[in-house]
Order: sequence, then C-alpha cells, then structure tokens
Amino acid sequence: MTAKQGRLRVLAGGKSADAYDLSEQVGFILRKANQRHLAIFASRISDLTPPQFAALAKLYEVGATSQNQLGQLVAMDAATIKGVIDRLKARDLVVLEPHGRDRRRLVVSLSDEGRSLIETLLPEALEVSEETLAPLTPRETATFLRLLTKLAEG
Amino acid sequence: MTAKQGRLRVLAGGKSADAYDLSEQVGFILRKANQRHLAIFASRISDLTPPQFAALAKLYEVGATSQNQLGQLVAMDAATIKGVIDRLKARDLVVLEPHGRDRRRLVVSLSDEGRSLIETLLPEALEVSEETLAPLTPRETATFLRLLTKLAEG
DNA sequence: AGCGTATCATTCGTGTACAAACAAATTTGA
DNA sequence: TCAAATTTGTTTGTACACGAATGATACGCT
Repeated sequence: MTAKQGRLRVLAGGKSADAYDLSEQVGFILRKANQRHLAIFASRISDLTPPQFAALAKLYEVGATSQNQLGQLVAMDAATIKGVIDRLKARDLVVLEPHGRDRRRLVVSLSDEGRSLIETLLPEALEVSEETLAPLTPRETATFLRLLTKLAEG
Repeated sequence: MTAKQGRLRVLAGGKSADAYDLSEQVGFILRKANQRHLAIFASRISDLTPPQFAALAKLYEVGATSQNQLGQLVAMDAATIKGVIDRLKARDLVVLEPHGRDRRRLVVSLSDEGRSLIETLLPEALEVSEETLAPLTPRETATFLRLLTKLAEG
C-alpha cells in the first residue's frame, strides 16, 4: 500500500545510491539523545532549565563576567543568553552591575541565593550525567565522550 | 582573583568528590554537537528546518498518516508536530484530509510539490550527515552511531 | 446501552535558539 | 586625530519543544 510511494532504491553492489533512513541519520539520533537527557535533567532538577543551570554553574566557576562573554562560555548567542539571564535576574539568582571602564558592558555575577542554589544542585547535576550515560559501560562512556567531543568541536 | 569563589574540590586519591566541569558534562557537549549539526544542515538546506525535513522525509517513507502518529515517528509531541505541519501546510507541501472512519483524526500526506521537494533534498541530507560526521574516521563513526543510538534509546 | 477510559487534535504558557537589524561605546588604523 | 571597524547589549521575528488543560470522538467492558 505504501510501496508505490517513497520507495528508496539500494544498488545491488553494496553502497546505496540514495537510500535514506531518517532514523539512521546522526542529526535525528542526536536530537533524540538530547531529548532523553533533557527529560532526565528535568526529573532531577526541576528548579532550573539546563541552559539556566549552565549559566549559573559557569558563573560559579569563573566569577563575574560580561553577558556576552558568559554566553560564549556556555555556547549561547547574545540573544539567547540575554533571555536566560533575564529569567535568572527575575529570580534574584544573579546580580547585574555596570562595568567601570567600559560603559557598554554589564557585569553578571551570582547573588548569595544563586551561589547557594548552585552549590546545592551541583551533586544532582553529576547524577544527571551519570543517569544519562547509564546505558553505556564505563569503557563505552569514555569512548563516547571522546568521539562526541570531537564531533561537537568539528 | 576567581579562586575565592567557585573552587571545586578534588580529592587526593583519584576520584573527585564534587568536581564539576560543565564542559565535560554529556548534556553540554550533546547540545554543542547538536548546534554544529544544525549549522551544517542550515548551510546546505535552507529551504526547510530539520524538523520540517524530518516530517516530510517520514511522510515520503510511510505515506499518509495521522498527525499524532507522524509525530511519534519523528519523535515530536503533539503540540510540536502540529506547529511543524501547520508551517508545511502553509507552503502547500502537505495535504490534510479528514479520516474516513475516525472523525478525530486528520490524515497528512505529501502534496506533489512536497514530494518533489523531498526527492530533491534527500541527496543533500545524506551529505549533511556526512559532513557532520566528517571529524570522525569511518571506524569511529560506526562506533559513535552505535553508542549514540544506545544512549538515545535508554 | 451506557459508562469510564483512552486517543486525537488544539490551545496556552514558558523557555530556548538563532538571524537580522540597531544604538551606543570603544578600539583600530590610516 | 578622527573616521571606520568592532564589540556589547537590545529588540524583533520565526521556529522548535514540552507540560498542562480542553473538547470531541472512539473504544472496552459490563
């Protein structure tokens, strides 16, 4: 019934000419892996979204920085990091101050509340990573992370 | 200067107690890998977004289906697939018809235009996958896809 | 037949993501 | 030195992504 449309031809001699199976494409599987991870994250850390957590964790790591710089550190563009910071700011988890010498800049840093929240959450976050990687053996995990990093960095 | 805040303690004897390096967490690297893939996709296929492409490709593969069912096939929830289909419908790439026996359902199928578009784009999509995987050797690619699939499926 | 449950589509609200266009401030370089 | 290029932050518009709620319809079971 469905044979008439969408038949994908595979050549006899090994390599396929135009065989395309969506569910075998990297992008598609990558999206699904991400979905699974997000679900695990949400089930353990309902207080923050992953991008919000990433921003706080990075601030905790590097201290005060400008908005854009923080964005680069957590791989978000200017428009995206702004939204994330706005929401953190609205919850008083971060503090914004003007930069002394450069009047374009806005320096972001953790509030006391933000610091104590991230300190509470860090152990949970490690468990999120563990649970995400649970389907793999330790050996596979090491291999996977190495290859994934290679892929992410191009 | 930043040493006072955010210091992460690592125990002497090997395993870290609460060391947390954001850039080593699966979720973070997964997000970056996704970003790189999306950029590659956009540079080669500017006509459609990846979700739109996935929906069309799946329709091409399986023929007419209900909205929700298509959503399941491409791993999108009901609200998401609806938006995607709305946009495809607005460009006349898909056709919507009521289902005969079940008046709740809306049957989606490719329009002629949609079919010819997806046929044109399929070879490009294979190259998107190739370029995404280019940082890995063929051997690494095979390993990576196997592990990624394991991870995505839990 | 009828009642509870499940499914399908839709809507609303929130939160990423990114391109593009912009203003203000700073840096560069001729 | 002073105009050009760059950086920083902001806004707008489009497109996912998902939880939760809703209404209509279908189905299972007694």
